[in-house]
Amino acid sequence: MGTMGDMTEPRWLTDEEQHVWRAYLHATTLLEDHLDRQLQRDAGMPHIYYGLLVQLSQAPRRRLRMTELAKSAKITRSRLSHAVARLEKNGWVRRENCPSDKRGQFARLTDEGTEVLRRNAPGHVAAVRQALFDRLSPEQVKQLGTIMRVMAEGLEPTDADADLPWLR
Amino acid sequence: MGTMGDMTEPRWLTDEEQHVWRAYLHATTLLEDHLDRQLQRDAGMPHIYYGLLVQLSQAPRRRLRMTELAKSAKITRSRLSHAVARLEKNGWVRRENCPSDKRGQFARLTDEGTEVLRRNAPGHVAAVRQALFDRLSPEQVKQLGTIMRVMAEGLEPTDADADLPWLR
DNA sequence: TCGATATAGTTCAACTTTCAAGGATGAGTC
DNA sequence: GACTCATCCTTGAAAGTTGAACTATATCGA
Repeated sequence: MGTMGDMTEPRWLTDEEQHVWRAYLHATTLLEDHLDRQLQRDAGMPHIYYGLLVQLSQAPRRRLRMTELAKSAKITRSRLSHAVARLEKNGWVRRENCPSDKRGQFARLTDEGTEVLRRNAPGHVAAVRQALFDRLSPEQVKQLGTIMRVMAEGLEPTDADADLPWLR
Repeated sequence: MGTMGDMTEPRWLTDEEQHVWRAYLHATTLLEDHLDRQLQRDAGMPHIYYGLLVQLSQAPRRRLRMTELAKSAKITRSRLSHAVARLEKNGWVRRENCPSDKRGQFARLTDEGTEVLRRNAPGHVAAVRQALFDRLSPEQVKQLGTIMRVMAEGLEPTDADADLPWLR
């Protein structure tokens, strides 16, 4: 239980760490904003919603259980419920009952949703390329991949977290 | 006008690029969620609000014009207005008129706000350290800094954007 | 079979963000 | 000064997110 509350002087960030941290916050928010605007403008939905459609498009039979989809998009089930309701209104997703588990729901990508994805994928890829991959050397792309995987490892929900419902 | 609409086959992402892109999305959302929860729990505000207080704490006389603050936090003025209203309710920020420009407002960090920051800085730094800097080699920290700066360069609002109000 | 507990998903209320106006002041030009 | 246009910030409504409460179904063990 000692994550806080000890009186030892914390290890502050070095100057370099501070600069890197600011650069990180700056770059990641710029990119997220950029992609959000690009997709909102061209596809009529924010980046995260687009991500949901992508997940569905890659799933067998273009459908996933709500909980699966929530996990792979790393959002809460609550948020997903709202999001799917909206996408359903757009006609891009449809809910289906799960025969084997009466509590369950599938979210299925409709043909219309598939079409939206097909139309917007090129623009989205172009945006990601232009912002990221076309600006980094192959070396740097590798480095970025490694670094991101290290970060994720440290943040991955562990089994311990499963006992802590308030973490989700 | 030619950002889209040409019929040439887009350059899709290579396998490696796809993996890196997913790792990026995964890691950055995990980290943002983690910091949001940590600060919401300990300080009673989300990460971005905490960032506003930090900016103010580092400004001369612990105050900034609204537009300056919005720029440095990279959020819209509208969003900032709402956010400051909330922080004002908490007693952590106070608005002050600008004598030299009657349209202007300062947001000033109150003593109470300073105290909240003092109390929560150690926990926040620890979270950032634990998630990032303590897991990366010095080499990787440098690489991350370089990569993030390259990204930001490509996304930085240019003079051209100034003509496009819908970009903000 | 019953009861306890866990899981799937939704809903509600509070809060936050976005988008489109809008009111006020400043700056440039005639 | 008066006109026009830009800038500063706020507002209100709609949309999105969060966290907790809730319904329904499933699962496990006695």
